Amino acid sequence: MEDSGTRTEQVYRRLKADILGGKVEPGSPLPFARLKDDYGASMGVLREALMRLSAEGLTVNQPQFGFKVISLSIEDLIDLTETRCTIESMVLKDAVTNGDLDWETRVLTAHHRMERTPKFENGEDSAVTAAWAQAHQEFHEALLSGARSQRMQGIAANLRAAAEVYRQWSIPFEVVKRDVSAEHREIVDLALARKPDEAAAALVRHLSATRDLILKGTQAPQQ
Amino acid sequence: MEDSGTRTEQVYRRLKADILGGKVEPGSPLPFARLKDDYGASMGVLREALMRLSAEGLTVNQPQFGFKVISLSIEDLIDLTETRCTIESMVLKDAVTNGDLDWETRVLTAHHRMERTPKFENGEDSAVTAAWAQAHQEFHEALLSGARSQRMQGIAANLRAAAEVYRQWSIPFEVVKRDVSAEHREIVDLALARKPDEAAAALVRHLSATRDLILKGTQAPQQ
DNA sequence: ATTGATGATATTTTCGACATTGTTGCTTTT
DNA sequence: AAAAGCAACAATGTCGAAAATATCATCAAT
Repeated sequence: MEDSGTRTEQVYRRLKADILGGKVEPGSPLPFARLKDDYGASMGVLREALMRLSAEGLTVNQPQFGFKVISLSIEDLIDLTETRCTIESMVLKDAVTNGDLDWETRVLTAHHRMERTPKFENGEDSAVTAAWAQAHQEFHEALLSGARSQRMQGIAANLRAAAEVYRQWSIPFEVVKRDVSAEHREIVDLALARKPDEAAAALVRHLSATRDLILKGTQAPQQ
Repeated sequence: MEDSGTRTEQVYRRLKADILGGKVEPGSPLPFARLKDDYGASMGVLREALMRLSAEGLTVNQPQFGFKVISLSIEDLIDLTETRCTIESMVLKDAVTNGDLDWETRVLTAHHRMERTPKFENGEDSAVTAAWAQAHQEFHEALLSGARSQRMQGIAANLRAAAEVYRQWSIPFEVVKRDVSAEHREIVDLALARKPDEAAAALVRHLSATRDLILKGTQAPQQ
């Protein structure tokens, strides 16, 4: 893991990873004083990094109140999932229809990589490994990477990042029996078989299943 | 014209106006030294202003290379318009189907407001007034405000902001005969008549017409 | 003469100091 | 006890200097 790029870039990445990794609680404030100590950066770079995260929707900025991590709510989860289903299935159809050979190989390698990455730590019981989360992210990204519209892919990436926060905070409930691997394989197979509608349908099922799992867990409020 | 607000705010507005007004060439770099002289502000102020512009997509920030004005490209315009057509028509259909009475009044008032706002300055010939641009923005926002998905509305707002840059550049060509007012009225009528598909189709025509106008203008590169 | 290294110059990035403003919660006064 | 005022805290705005980095011109070696 190298610390390349400008200081702002480093702080931005660490902060994003911490939010996505569940290190900071959703809705919790991010006071500059604490961040300054934790990340060892000046207010200027922190401000810049936070601004970028806010643009992505991972944090929100209330003027004079500073920044805080996005708050999770059931309504938003439902809205988010529906939006993802709409956008991602649309982009996936495009990718399946127009993706070239490079896309196919990207999908295959990303899938293979994810399959070969251990999902859980040996001693750990609840948290997926950061490596797997990364691979999972890249798999979904690769899936859509064959689509023509760059903007659509960007939108999908942002939505997925927001969904990742939900996923992180619902992990205790993901251990229930669910063959995620099979779901992924189904999507890959249908995509490479060039069946746009069926692949999109499989993706929608995949996303909906995740949502339902989180909703079930949220019945008994965590914390 | 008063210089209200903070220094950053002033610089931000002037810079934005200069970019949108075509005073700086698309793709050209914005070195701090020059900006410092031109706008009489410190680097911190300039940095903050440029950051905000980058968040809006008017400038881009290559690390270690500074900021530059975005380069307009035909491909991006086409991609952007297609994405907008897809997203906005989807959201509009939702709004027309599910919008309540409040939504109807919002649409009507926003439309009326825009109609009553003078589009061009008296003496001026090329630039639409800031007030009209604002009203136009709020009209489109009101149109979609009846939809259920907050996320979708946010995405649509972002896309519209990105398109605004192109729209500003197309102004010299907008003087050609085109009854924008009629297009708007058509959308309003169909929306309030609760005809989702026809309203969406009218919106798509509206967006496409703008794109074609810009494309036509870009054939013979201005200036 | 071309290529590669070296150093001067220019530009960006980062930082800390300080003033200003808005917010919170406590104290004081009626 | 309620309202007004006050004090402490946190975010924001502002500036210029110092550090990091890129660009460019010069010079030496093959």
